Amino acid sequence: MSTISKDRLRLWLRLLKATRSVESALRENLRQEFQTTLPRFDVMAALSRHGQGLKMSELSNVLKVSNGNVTGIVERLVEDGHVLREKVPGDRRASRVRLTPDGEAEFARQAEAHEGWIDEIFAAVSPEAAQGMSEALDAVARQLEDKENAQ
Amino acid sequence: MSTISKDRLRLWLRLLKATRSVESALRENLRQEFQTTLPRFDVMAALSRHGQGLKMSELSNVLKVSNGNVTGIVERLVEDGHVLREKVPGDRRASRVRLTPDGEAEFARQAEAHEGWIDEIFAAVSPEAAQGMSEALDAVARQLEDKENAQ
DNA sequence: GTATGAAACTTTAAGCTTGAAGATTTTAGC
DNA sequence: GCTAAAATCTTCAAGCTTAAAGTTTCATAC
Repeated sequence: MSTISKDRLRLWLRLLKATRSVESALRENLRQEFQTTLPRFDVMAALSRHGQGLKMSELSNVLKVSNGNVTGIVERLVEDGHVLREKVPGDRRASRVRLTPDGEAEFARQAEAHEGWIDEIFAAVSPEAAQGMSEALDAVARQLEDKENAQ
Repeated sequence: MSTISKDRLRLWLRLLKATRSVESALRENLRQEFQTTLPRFDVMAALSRHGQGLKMSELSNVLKVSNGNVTGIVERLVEDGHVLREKVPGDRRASRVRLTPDGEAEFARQAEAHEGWIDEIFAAVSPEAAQGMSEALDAVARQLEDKENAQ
């Protein structure tokens, strides 16, 4: 294989390593400061951006995870009282999931801390580097979308 | 919070999304073409880079995952015949893990395909964008290392 | 040499994740 | 209306992941 393909491989490995490190730091912070997990946070973040709630299938679409996965996480969030399930009028298969007032309040605290953590971690990234990274990520995302749609 | 911190948050969310998409594509390819998983591939890649083998603790260090995690994955790779465990002379607690000849051959095939997949996915990333991304990732990694060491 | 603590590893409990199979309900074609 | 296909969701089996607790072995200090 060519040198350029080795470079791409190296870039991917660095990308992977950095992302995992950030995720790992967030995971630990969420656990220690809020006794919660990254998947729970992700679900609540999605619901927070959609105040009117999301159906299970919409949720798994937004988060890019499997259907069965969301079932379990929402189940636990309901037990915690952070989330509730409503019936969807006119479709007895579906259910809509929303944050409870309690869940909104809790998520607001978590989101603020989360933004602070990210701010610190990315503080040393220059605007130029951020710009380059954005472009690169776009190119990658586009490539994968195209392939997805081609299937 | 400031605009700049929102920008950083946005950058992180894009980074996360792109990484997950790539991982998801790799996972699917590995499953369909080699009936294996990403964690197994990661372990074999680490062992391939260290021909003389790695101790369990070294392996979990390199991969940045927990000890118990590696135990399970190696167990399954041993069952597959791709990996073997040797005794470490002079230390009856430790064991050294290595690829079998069979494992080396299998990994060679997987690695070649893997490089091709990455090559495609990252094809549209310009050298400038790649450069910017590298810098950004370095900055992030450094920040996290510093914090790690400060604890 | 013996106790104490550290190191290497495994086990366990809980939760996350996926793909596939199953149950129920809705939609569309006839 | 009836049937077949599709959609929505849950359940299941297998595997991944972590933190914490446990086991065995080694190193150190006395």
